[in-house]
Amino acid sequence: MEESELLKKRKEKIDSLKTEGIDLYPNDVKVKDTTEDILSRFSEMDHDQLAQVEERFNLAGRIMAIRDFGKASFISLQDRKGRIQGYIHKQIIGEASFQLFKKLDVGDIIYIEGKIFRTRTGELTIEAGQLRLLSKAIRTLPEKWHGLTDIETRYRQRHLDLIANPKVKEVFYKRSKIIQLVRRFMEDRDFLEVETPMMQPKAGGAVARPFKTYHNALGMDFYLRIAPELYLKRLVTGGMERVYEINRNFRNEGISTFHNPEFTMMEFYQAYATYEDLMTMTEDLFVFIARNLLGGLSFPYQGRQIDLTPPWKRISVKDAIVKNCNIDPSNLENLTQAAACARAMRIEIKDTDPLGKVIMAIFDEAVEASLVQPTFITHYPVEVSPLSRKNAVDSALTDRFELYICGKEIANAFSELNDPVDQRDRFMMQLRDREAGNEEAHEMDEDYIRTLEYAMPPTAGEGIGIDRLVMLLTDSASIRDVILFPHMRTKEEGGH
RNA sequence: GGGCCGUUAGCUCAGAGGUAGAGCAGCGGACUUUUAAUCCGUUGGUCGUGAGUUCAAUCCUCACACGGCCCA
Repeated sequence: MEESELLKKRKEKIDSLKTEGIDLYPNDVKVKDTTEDILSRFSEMDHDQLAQVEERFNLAGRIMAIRDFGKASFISLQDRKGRIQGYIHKQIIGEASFQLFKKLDVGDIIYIEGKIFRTRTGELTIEAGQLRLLSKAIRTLPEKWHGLTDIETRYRQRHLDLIANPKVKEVFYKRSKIIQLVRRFMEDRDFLEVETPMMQPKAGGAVARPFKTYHNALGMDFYLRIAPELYLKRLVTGGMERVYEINRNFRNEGISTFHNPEFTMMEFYQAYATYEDLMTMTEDLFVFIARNLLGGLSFPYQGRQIDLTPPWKRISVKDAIVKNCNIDPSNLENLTQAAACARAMRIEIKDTDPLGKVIMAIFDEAVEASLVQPTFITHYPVEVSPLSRKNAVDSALTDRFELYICGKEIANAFSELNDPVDQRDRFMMQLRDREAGNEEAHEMDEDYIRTLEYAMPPTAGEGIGIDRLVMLLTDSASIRDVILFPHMRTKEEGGH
């Protein structure tokens, strides 16, 4: 490959540094301070007060800008916490270090040591008494003013995105904080964090297409999990009455602004609770996170104001359809009328679709997008809920809810089906669906039924999409903005 | 899978059927408190890939690749 002029020049410079005996990649430096500590400690002090400060500081980071004045230079130094200005003066730092500095580039990682002062224009600045090169950049950084905006490059070379766009780092700090808060909340309620298999002989616990892989030593196929659900309920059966897992799920489906093939889910199970208990708990959890992360319950998402103040609206699937479509509830009571309604709305319905599926198709089309403020949609049809307990009053429905915010599903929960006989019937129902051509239908899982036969306590469980939650709380338009390395097609050039 | 849009220097972007432009970065020079420092000079391109139309294509047409948004 033909090298760019820029790369050649940079390599020549590196060779000349090497012949001078300068180590381009030393690793013996220790760093005491961060930009954030220094800036926050001295932000209130003026020039004269700072002149009294004897303390010396040392820090390391990436050179983000150089403003050169011949015998003196200003640099912008970026570490994990932020940026601070450095002042490099020939007479202060000495001839040798100054000559080294002259050969440095934007993008290099350096160490500086020195005292603090405030410049004529009022900026807190470290006056470098010592300077060391810690790591030499061969390639140039994106432009200082516009930064890196090309979306493809941002995702493919996330390191550049993180260097050039400070707000990106903030999003991932928040993501980390959110997950910490989830853990703290669950721990406070005596939930035990566990890890269950990512590779499963059967991909159960959700309705989705799995990725397939192969284990050489065992000589068998495995599937990357689409959900941890069935394993977590095995643990509840085993006496772990409150468990949760925060981990990746893999679903072999399309990619969009709300779908990544691997995504992070928090699933938890609580014995002796119902789906109604979980609605309250979900409100509590979201309130806890929002208060600690944002300091309040109201925040903007993509131009709309979202308010998490409980109690959130609760409405059944059917009531929501009736309200949104202004149709007679009796239309949702039998397949012929419901299918006619759906077709009138230009929704595609298969002749083999049962009533519950038709109802959900109408819901997805007519209701989903309108659910902007947090809303619990309850009482899902039994045909689309193979692992949920039937409603005591209407056996066509289940004790289940999904939480919608901004038109998107954020959480899914139900009172768990713990009757092994009923569970077998549900799996049979799914098998018929699979025979009708639905590749996503749930498989028969004899091992799981066997577990239920040992008696699982009455339990409620929930899954919360962590990526979508992070999107919401960071006002991110795309799931790729909250996943560090979103999947993309590999390209021949430029690696990745 | 379908529709629309994009791909030009390391980065951010202009551009027009007739030898390719700017700013930043780079290189050379001036400058001891700058803030996208400034000033003078200057290097850098298979215009995503491949075909077609044309005297001539980076521009028009088609296909493909990668990406984005919307829809399923």
